[in-house]
Amino acid sequence: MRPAYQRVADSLRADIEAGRWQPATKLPSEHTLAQTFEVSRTTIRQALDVLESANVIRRQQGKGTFVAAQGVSHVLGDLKSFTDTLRELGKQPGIRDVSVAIDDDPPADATTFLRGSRIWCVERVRTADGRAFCRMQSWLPDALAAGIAEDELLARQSLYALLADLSDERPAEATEVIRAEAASAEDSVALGVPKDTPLLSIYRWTSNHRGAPIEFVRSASPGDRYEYVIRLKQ
Amino acid sequence: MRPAYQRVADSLRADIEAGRWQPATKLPSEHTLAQTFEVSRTTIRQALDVLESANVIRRQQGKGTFVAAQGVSHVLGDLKSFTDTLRELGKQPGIRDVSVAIDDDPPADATTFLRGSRIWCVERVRTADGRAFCRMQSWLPDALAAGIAEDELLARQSLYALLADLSDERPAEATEVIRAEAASAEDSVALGVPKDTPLLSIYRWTSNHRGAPIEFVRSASPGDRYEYVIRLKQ
DNA sequence: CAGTGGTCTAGACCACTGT
DNA sequence: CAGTGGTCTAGACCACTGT
Repeated sequence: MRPAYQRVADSLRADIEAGRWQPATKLPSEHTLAQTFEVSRTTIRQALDVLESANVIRRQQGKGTFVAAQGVSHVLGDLKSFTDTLRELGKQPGIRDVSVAIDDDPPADATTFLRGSRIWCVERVRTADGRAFCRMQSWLPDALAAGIAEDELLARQSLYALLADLSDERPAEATEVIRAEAASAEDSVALGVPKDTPLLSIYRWTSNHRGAPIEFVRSASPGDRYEYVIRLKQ
Repeated sequence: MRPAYQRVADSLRADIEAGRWQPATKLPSEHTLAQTFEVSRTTIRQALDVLESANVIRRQQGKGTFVAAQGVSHVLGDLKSFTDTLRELGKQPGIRDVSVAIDDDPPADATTFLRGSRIWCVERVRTADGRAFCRMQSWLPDALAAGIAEDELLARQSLYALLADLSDERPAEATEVIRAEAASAEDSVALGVPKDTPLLSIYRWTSNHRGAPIEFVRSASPGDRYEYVIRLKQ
């Protein structure tokens, strides 16, 4: 039996995600929700805490609780896979249009980083609740890519998990560069958006604990479907 | 009067940061802490929630609450000003189109974060080697903004440096959200780019060491003139 | 088994908002 | 003023851990 506050949070989240409550809509007050769900106000507040930290709602003292603008956020802080991040946000992660192939003409950054070996490209389109939100291209060295089968990627969804099994390679260090770009013709087909739509593109160079390259990645997402969150501390 | 749970959290945090409790040390149980601080267990749990989400402690059901490793893993990047960042890149930082005024209709995020007081907006366009690359809008609470004069901002260039002098307010914590957006009409005038050009927009919520809000900022830069670099380590 | 954190109740009063 | 979310109390029982 799941705790009551989680069932309340799930129920509210489902209503919001199904569009029964639109962004900026005011939710019923905590007292009203307590009566509706037949639990104490404390339990309602626990449920709302969950939704607030997932950026599903926003609370304003004296005014009320409102449905937040929706979007997927990537919370930085460790080297988490997209799959993990999405699950934490309560979205159903999916994947489609997988291809694994030798890339005879990889981008210059990939060639430089992966140093000479034959280069493979793993391409995937990531979905959240069935909707495309990220075109992901990973360039890998020959040694790592050889064991990757397309159907496994579809089933497993996490490239990092697969690499860990295949070769004991774990990402230990990465540099990311974030840019705003206009969608190319290929991007627009993969993501189903008009050409030149603003995309948030993240380029990532990932190495193992010995500093050897694991992959060079480009992830491109439409600006209205993805945002990137960073917490900084001095 | 600050709420009791915040005072408890501050007290525990101070003990940990002063090294009186080393990493991996087990804290007194919640029941014991409630007696020590003479508050209810609920209030202790609120305080521990704060410290847990700040990664200061970790809780394990059935075992106890432990001081977290104070390592690098969650401290990613630092709170550097644009001026510092540009200088490191060997560009000549500049500033133009400064305005400081009360904002009667600030964005909802600013209102929520700065909580109620009259809100000021400091707007600037940042240049690198004379070329506009960033439109920066900072929303500040009344108490902080009152002392800011436009000519000082032009001369000093760093809002953080100015705030530190005026009020001893230093940024200690921030959350950033990065999005790709299409340039609005105002953006296109400020930056000299066509409307709907892809912009990299960074929203930042900055607090001092007591968690009080200092500013909410939006920085918007054309995708071809700015990129954001992050180094991650596990 | 005792001790821990996790969940939950049924209240109370406070701070803030808008009428 | 009424209505909202924010804080707080003093309990209770549950789930998990280690002896």
